[in-house]
Amino acid sequence: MTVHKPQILDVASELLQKRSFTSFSYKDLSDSLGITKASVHHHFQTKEDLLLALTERYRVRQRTRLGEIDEKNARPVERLDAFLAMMDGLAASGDKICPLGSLQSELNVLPERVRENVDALFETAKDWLVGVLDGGRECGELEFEGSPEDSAVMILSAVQGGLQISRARGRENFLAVSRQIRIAFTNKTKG
Amino acid sequence: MTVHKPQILDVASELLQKRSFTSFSYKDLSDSLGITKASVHHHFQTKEDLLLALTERYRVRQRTRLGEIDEKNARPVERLDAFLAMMDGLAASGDKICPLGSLQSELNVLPERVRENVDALFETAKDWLVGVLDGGRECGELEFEGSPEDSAVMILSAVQGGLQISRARGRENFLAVSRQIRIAFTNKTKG
DNA sequence: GTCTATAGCGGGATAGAC
DNA sequence: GTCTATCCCGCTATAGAC
Repeated sequence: MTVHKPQILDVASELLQKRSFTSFSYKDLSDSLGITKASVHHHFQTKEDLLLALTERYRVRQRTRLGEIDEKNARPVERLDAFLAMMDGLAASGDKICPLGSLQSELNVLPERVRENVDALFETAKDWLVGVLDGGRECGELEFEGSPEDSAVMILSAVQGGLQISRARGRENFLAVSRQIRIAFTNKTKG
Repeated sequence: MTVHKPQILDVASELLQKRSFTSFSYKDLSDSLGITKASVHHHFQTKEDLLLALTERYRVRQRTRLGEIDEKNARPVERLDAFLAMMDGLAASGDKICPLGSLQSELNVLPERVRENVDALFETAKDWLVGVLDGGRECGELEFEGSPEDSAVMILSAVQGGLQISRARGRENFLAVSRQIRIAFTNKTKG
């Protein structure tokens, strides 16, 4: 069987979300792919190379997915819901956490260039959320106190932590976080 | 120099919060303590033993600290503030995250008995927060929609994720989370 | 409680044939 | 693109002397 880079990244991504950067090995990859360690090294010489490629693919997919959310949902409140639904997909998986959360929790052991991609992932998510919140407040659909920046950081923190807690204690924990976010940012003056 | 278990646990705790369970070694401990690896093994034969002792000490300290918060602060809103201030101490450290967050993000690679202690840590924190929120709602000092259980999970998620983001991107991120929590749960009908 | 020494394994990584 | 074979290192853990 012949294996290509995207397949290796698929397995690496799963291992990163289920375990952690430090705790998965070339042997884990090669076992799962049905090839040898040496073959994996042929595609990604070092673990840094592998993580660099993986985080760059995360960046591309992040842009794609946020773009799709914007395309399919015109209203800010729908965009926020779509974002939460996307993250709930991870909670529903049962044993995966947010890749960004996995990477950030091991930040001090990551190669520096990987860290830069991790930073960029967070920044992009934050900027997008700030846009959603800003737009929502402007059109009166979302209502919240404090700055959109603070609010975006709050939401991302809750989602990242919520997914970790959900894996440990069950999906209902992420659903609780989701409900609370919706409550906290949804217009209370209905009718 | 003669070293005792608590000192080893101090170093282990620091390494757990700065790095991760998988990525610190007996050599890290022995270097930091000025003794050999074999000497560390004398105190904690296996890494599981070490983590077990560490998480049990976390449980004791958690009870102590939450108890102290209750002693020193009669009002629910003060208790919530004291809790957030305590967690901000980690954000202020610059390179430490919440131990519970570090452990939960590597949950799938932890020995099972350690996982039980991790569960207990979360449950205790949640129960305590539910009590604070319940009491605060009752006396009108805290005001929030949704169940106290959902709210407690939300707060713990935001704190855990917020500390990870803070380490990566700066303390102002945890302060933002802190502000937003205060806003979301504080009585808005002032005067 | 500390040490030296070592076992035994698994990690990342490379060389070179097919 | 895959393989076998191998290097070297660091890890967890143990034995036994002081």
